[in-house]
Amino acid sequence: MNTSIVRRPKPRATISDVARLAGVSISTVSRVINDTAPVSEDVEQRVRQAAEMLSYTPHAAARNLAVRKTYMIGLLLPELGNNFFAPLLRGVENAVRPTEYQLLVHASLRSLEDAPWRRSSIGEHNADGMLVFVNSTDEEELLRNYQREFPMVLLFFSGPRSANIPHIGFDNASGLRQVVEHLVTVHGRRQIAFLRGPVGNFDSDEREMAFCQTLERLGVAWRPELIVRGHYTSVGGESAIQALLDRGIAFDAVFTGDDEAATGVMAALRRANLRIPEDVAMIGFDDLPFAGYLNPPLTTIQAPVERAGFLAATKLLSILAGEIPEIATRLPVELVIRQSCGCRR
Amino acid sequence: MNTSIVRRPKPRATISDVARLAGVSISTVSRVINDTAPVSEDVEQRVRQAAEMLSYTPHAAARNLAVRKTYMIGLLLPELGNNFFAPLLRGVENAVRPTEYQLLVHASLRSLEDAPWRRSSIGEHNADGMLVFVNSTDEEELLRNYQREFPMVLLFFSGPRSANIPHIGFDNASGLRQVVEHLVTVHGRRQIAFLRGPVGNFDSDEREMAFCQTLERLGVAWRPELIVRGHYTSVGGESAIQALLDRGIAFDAVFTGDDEAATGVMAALRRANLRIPEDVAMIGFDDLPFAGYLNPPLTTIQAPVERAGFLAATKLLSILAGEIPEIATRLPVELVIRQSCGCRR
DNA sequence: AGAGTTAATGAAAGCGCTTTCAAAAGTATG
DNA sequence: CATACTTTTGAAAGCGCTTTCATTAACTCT
Repeated sequence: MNTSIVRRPKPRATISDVARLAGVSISTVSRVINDTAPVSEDVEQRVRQAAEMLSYTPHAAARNLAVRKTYMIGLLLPELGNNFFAPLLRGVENAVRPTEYQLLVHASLRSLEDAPWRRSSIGEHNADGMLVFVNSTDEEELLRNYQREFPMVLLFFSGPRSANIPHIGFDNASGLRQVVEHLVTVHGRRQIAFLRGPVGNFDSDEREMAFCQTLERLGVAWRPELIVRGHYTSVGGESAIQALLDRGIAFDAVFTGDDEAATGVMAALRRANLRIPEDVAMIGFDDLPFAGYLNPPLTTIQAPVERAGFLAATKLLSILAGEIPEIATRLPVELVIRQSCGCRR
Repeated sequence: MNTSIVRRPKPRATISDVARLAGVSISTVSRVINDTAPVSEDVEQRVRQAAEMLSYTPHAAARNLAVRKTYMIGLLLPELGNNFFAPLLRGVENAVRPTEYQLLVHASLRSLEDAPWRRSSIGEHNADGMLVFVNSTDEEELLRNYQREFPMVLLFFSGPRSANIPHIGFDNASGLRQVVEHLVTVHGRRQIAFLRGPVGNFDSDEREMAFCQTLERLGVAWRPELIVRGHYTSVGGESAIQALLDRGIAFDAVFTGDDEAATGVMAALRRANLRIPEDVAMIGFDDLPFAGYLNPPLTTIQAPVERAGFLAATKLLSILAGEIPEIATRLPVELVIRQSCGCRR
């Protein structure tokens, strides 16, 4: 194997090369490239031609250094596993594309061995602002960046109380209200299992609270043993429900924190010979693309993930443009009724 | 609304600030930060302390400019819609994380209004190398970058014949062979509809070829009207099959280019009161997470998407390290037999 | 025709860092 | 104690660009 023969790509044309070829100064080249000052007709032509011939493209780092901007937006995520991610990123991209900014994605299962100054590079240096997904960083760093007035928008959590950082999330309370009311009022279920996400997940916490409150409001007692922890994954859902089944805890409905977990729950229930929705009704969250194709088609809360991504990026862009946006945005969610809850077509 | 009061974040500490505070020169600071030359014990201490106090972090653009490297890997994708994307990106990230590189994601439904020098910035300037997803750019640009010896790895296509750029893809031929043989040999199907992806999609073209060849080898005539075009989406699959149905073209099996389309096909078949697999057997491609939870569970080709992402990134990193990797890598795929093909548990 | 403007251009500084080169300080050697 | 090395440090150049400021050229008016 041919190790470490460092083969640098051919040197690129610089602004000086263009200037020389066009017979002008580099200032002039800069001006025609950026259209920052009037330049005479023929000089402009010459410069453009020279640039074309050398297939010149400005060197980003140099430009960034000079203007003290990176034209980059950081996107900080925990691991990129879930299906949530595709529509979210799509939304972000759609907002960013028409601008001069680019997207720097950073999945941050932060390795602790990293040098401290390397770890958070995205937040502090390689970007002009950043979009922070829930659970992708700690409060301390968030606070540090906040104090430096580093532009940020938070996704699906609101950040430290003391900070007041703009954020975007779903209206979890309303969603839960819809779910619980539907299950209790329409289908008469009273023993609803709630398969929540991991501890510390902001949305999950909110939902759990709303779950219990709505139940109480409807005069149904909620039982702690029916609130179980999953992983927002298929196997997570499967094993959580299996555990409930094994412990002999009765329930007549299950609400899962996301659709992916719902597939696992379905598998577990089927294995236990429980019919959906007759024996146990099911409702999911997210309305992922396949939800309607499950068996039975999954009733679920539709959450506008792509829109959330789009709005978050838009918000950040507006901050970068010097505007002062609203701090909190809650996106409405809506119950999509299919058949897993017991409704007929 | 408070428009365009440009509020720059507070100025950060620079290397000179640290140097001043520590009472040394900036060269020395640079040396301790990067550990590029021996520095006496106490000076090192002083510098580290000063850096800590000012919470100094080097400015990436400046460093990049000086070392003529961006430490960034570009990832060029078409739109980020599909579910394919999450595992792919996960693989890429896993390969990139332990290194000093970062990931610059660029979804390139290139808008034609962009200035020509802006359009391709990722390829030429903001990254040290790039991962190019199929259909995310045109041959011309690929060739330009190739001639400049810009490090690239192609994902799921092999690029222009003349270029010889390293690439990673699936072993489509083998996959198709498995599918067709299974359908023909095990289940005796002879009228297999092939729902392929968009025209110009490299994988789709390869698969179509293998599809026809295998059929011929098995002595089954293939009919052009059974090869239909979809979109790698659920609705795309649905309408394609619906069209077949409407035109009264008979088939006893359908192979879809991906699992997402398969969900649509299932819907269309069900609507036509055709039973799966009795009336028409089905096989998908990709083995997306939900495939096993469809009704009936989908027999499909499992493609190691995450691994492909990981390997592609690894390959690019090795190029950046000066090694010369293999040009072509084909990842094996495997038929996962569930029930939509007609097999029993 | 000369003074006063205006438009187009270039020279040069500076963005924050790395890195080469030389100087200074310390150590070993004859 | 002078000489020859080492080791540690600083000065300064340069990476490729933007931008300010000064200069020159070209007009416009009286």
